[in-house]
Parts: sequence; C-alpha cells; structure tokens
Amino acid sequence: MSPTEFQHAVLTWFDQHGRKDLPWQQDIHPYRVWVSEIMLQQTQVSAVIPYFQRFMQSFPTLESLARAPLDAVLAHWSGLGYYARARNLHKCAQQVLANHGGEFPQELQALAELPGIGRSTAGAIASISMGINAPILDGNVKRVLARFRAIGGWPGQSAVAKQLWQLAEEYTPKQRCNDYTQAMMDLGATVCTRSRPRCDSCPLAQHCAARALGNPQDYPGKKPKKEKPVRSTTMLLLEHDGALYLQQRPASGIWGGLWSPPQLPEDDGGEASAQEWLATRDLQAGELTALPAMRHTFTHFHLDITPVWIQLLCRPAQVAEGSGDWYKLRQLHRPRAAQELGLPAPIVKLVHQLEAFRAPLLTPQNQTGA
DNA sequence: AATTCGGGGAT
DNA sequence: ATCCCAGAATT
Repeated sequence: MSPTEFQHAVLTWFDQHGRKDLPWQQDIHPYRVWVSEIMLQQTQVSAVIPYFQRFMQSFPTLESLARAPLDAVLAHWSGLGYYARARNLHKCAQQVLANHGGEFPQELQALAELPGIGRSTAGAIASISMGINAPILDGNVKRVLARFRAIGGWPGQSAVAKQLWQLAEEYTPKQRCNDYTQAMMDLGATVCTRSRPRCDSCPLAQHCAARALGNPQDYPGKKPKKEKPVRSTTMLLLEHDGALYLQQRPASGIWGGLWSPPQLPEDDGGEASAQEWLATRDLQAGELTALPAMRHTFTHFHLDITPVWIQLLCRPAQVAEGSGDWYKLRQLHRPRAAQELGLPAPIVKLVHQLEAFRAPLLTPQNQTGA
C-alpha cells in the first residue's frame, strides 16, 4: 500500500466516521490545541474533557494564563496527574508571551524547544492548528503503525521508536495534514484499540501486516516487566479523643511533603516493636489493635502496610521528631480533606479503615438493644 | 538509553 | 491486581 493510498484510506474513514465534536476540535487555534494536547499526554479523552472546559473558562487566552498565579493553574490541574505538565504549561505561556509576542512560533523546531512540548506535541500543534506538514507519534499512532507494518518490540526502546518515527514521516501527507493527524489519533482511539481491535471497521485492515499474521493485539510490544521488590512498613495510628496524629514527610522521597502517620523502620514491625516505640517516647497507650494489612503499589515497588491502631490515654505536647499535628478524624473524612491537607491516597484508605473499626465501638449500648 | 512522573479506566 | 493512556524531562 503506497503512502498515497494509505492517506486516502485514513482520510476517507475520518470524513465518514471520525469524531469532530470534541471540545478542542471547535474554534481551532494554537492556544486551544496546545492546552488540549498537553492535557491529553498520557491521559484519556474522557478524563480530559471536563478539565479542558473548566480551564478554558478560567484561562480563555494565552495571556490570561501567563499572568495567572501558578497555584491557580495547578488547582485546575488537580486530579489530572503529571503535575509537571501544569508547571510547564504555565512557564511556556510566559515564554511565548515574553519571547514570541504572545503568538506560538510557526516552526516545528521552535515549538519543540518550549517547555512541555516535545517532538510529537509540536507536530500535533503545527499540523492541526497551523496548517504545517508535520508528523506525530503518540500512543495511538504508534499502535496503528506498529500493527500495520508488524513492527515488533517495545516503543520505549529507541530503536523501535526510531523505526516508528520513520514510518510516521513516510505516511504523513502534504495535503490535509490537519485532518490526517486527527484521523490517526481517532483511528487508534476508537478502532485500532489496545485490546480487541475492531478490524472489521478499519480502513487499513486489508493491508495490515499484524492482522494478516493473526495477532494484532501483540503490537506494539509490551514494556518488559521487571519484578517489583516488596517493601514493608508499620504505620502507627496514634489516636486520642477522636483525633489522629499525622506528620509531614520530608520534601524528597515517597509522598514528599505530604502527611502520613509515623512509621516504624523497615524490618522492625509488629506490636512488640510498637510497644517499644511508645515506651521510648514515654507514651502511655491503652489498647493496641492490628488492622488488616494493605498493599500499595508504586511504579517500581510494592509497599505492604501494617497499620496498628493505638489508643493513647493522653495527648502529649510533642509526639515524635519532626513537624506533626493532630487531626480530627471527622475532618479527615470530609471529601476534600485529602486534597486540602495533602494526604496520599493509601493514607486516605487507611483512615477509612480505622473508622470502620472505630464506628461499631462508638455505638451506644442502648441502641443495640433497641 | 532507561527512568520518572501519577491518577484513572479497562480488563 | 496489572496494564495502559493524545509523552516529555531528567538522569
């Protein structure tokens, strides 16, 4: 299949079946396309839509974004993940305003030098909003091309990525490059899906190498998974009068700057160790209750958490080293408390688990008999 | 060249 | 529970 035939098949499919009603496909100009492309990096369309709407409401122009405080930008990003994107977005807006007169540069190279804009995003902005002939290689295009030509291997390997980029350039048309770019992303998102691709509806199916081999789902190759090491920790849920003791974690490392209960050092778990920890600090506790262990998985390791609920008899002025404070469990359960205070998701779960244990014990005796 | 960032959805 | 997602920056 020649590049010309490939492009024609893709564009014809897009005209008939492609999505054209997404928010960033209306009133197309560089600013809107740029914001949408950044939000869509490693993030699914359905998750982005409400964020994009709110963002455009609050920051309708590049200048308004550049002049907004970073905190306001980050607030609009809360829940999207990859927060470096929001920082780069803000920095990029300021650079475009200061160095390019408030308009995005009309060159691929200059676009890709801006913060948060790499080769693929630069190609998307240039082709969709500037009428520039430029290739992209996002997750969708990688999948479509890897299958169409049966390119094996994981795209995270530079050799595979290089091969796919070459194909992307080969197939990108000089005419209707804007529609082609959207078409390839849409084809990958709705037809050439990761699992159970709808080959029956694909305009490329008859010439697809992976389909001919009978295993399109095996492309592109998966990231080689290495076994994640297991770490374990004991978390001390110090409670007194309905309040929980939390301390702020060091700025660097896991959950940097967020709040969590005190932990016993690794390889030092169990109730006996907890008793020792309390004795060292001259803390007097009533009952120690082991809560169900839970596992939280990070990118590169599992963390097995053993929570111990410790009911202190009195509240000391200072519990442990470092900055800590007492928080009413009732307040920690407010839906927005986690965001406002900065609680890691597993700690939120932990707090809920603690409450599940406490609640039955708090029920007045006379209610059970009624 | 490999690792990191990170929350949510699909399987 | 694991994998993946409209990738880029960092090491």
